[in-house]
Amino acid sequence: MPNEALRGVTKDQYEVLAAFRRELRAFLRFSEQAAVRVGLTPQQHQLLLAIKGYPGREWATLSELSGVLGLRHHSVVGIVDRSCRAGIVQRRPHADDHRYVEVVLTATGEARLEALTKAHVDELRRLWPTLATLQRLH
Amino acid sequence: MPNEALRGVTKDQYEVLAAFRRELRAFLRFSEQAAVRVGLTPQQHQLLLAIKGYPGREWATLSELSGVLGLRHHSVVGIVDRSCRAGIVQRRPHADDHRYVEVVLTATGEARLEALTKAHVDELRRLWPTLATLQRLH
DNA sequence: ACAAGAATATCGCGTTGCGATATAATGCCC
DNA sequence: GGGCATTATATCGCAACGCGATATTCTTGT
Repeated sequence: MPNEALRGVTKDQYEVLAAFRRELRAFLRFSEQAAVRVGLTPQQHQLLLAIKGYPGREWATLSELSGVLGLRHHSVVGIVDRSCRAGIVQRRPHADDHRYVEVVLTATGEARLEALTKAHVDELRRLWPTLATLQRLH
Repeated sequence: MPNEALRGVTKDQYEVLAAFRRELRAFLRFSEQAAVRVGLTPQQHQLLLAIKGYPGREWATLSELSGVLGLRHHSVVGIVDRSCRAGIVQRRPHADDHRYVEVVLTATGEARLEALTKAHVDELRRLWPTLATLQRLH
């Protein structure tokens, strides 16, 4: 049973991978600029998306967000604080268990995220062909 | 002619996008840790990949790297400096035009990048199904 | 009553890349 | 040959970001 990992890496694979990373950087740059353009920091944008895109729900707790965003708990607290002050999210006590806090979008948060998301969907459609070259890695 | 951008964003699209970003963060974390594990900074890894994956070549100039990496010229100078000191790349004068400097990998640079790249190819193969859900955006 | 989990809070720190700015070396073109 | 653009090098302080460490409060479950 020949181990794939022992084979050398082809020039083509290097090029595919490099192109992928380049495209990734371009996408992330686009995303950051798009966020700033609607008056959000990139972090706030990711917060809104993580909440609104939470599977099956429209809210999330701080711990859940910490997991999804890959940040420490108290880093998320700071981001949520600033986002509350910016009026794009709200804290809301969990009905049953008062240890939890539910974070939800406000109307203006929804509006800004929707605009951003439209732009991102367009950009990702544009980007998809390039991203799909990753299949060349088999 | 109905404009797509005027339609609302569906919950499904939010979820797809959020999952994509989450996967992206996970991949970038994986990549950073993999780089550190072989004794490179994430920046050095990206430098090596950008050079070795440069279309049709095995070297690149500082300006080219600045373009590919999306960094300012003098930021790249710093990264290349540290990478030279780390023994993973070398500066080499361009044959014709001495304004240019060609940056190439050393043997140890090659070795480390190859190990890293194998890990990344595996990880991306593992990741591909999730990434491919982006097609749901049509 | 007590342990565990969740959120809040505060401190300084390290990394990263930038803007601004200057200098030097080289090649191009009139 | 002289001016000009391009490329690379160099140095400065700065701002953003998230972390580690640490402590406190509130709630739940047993």
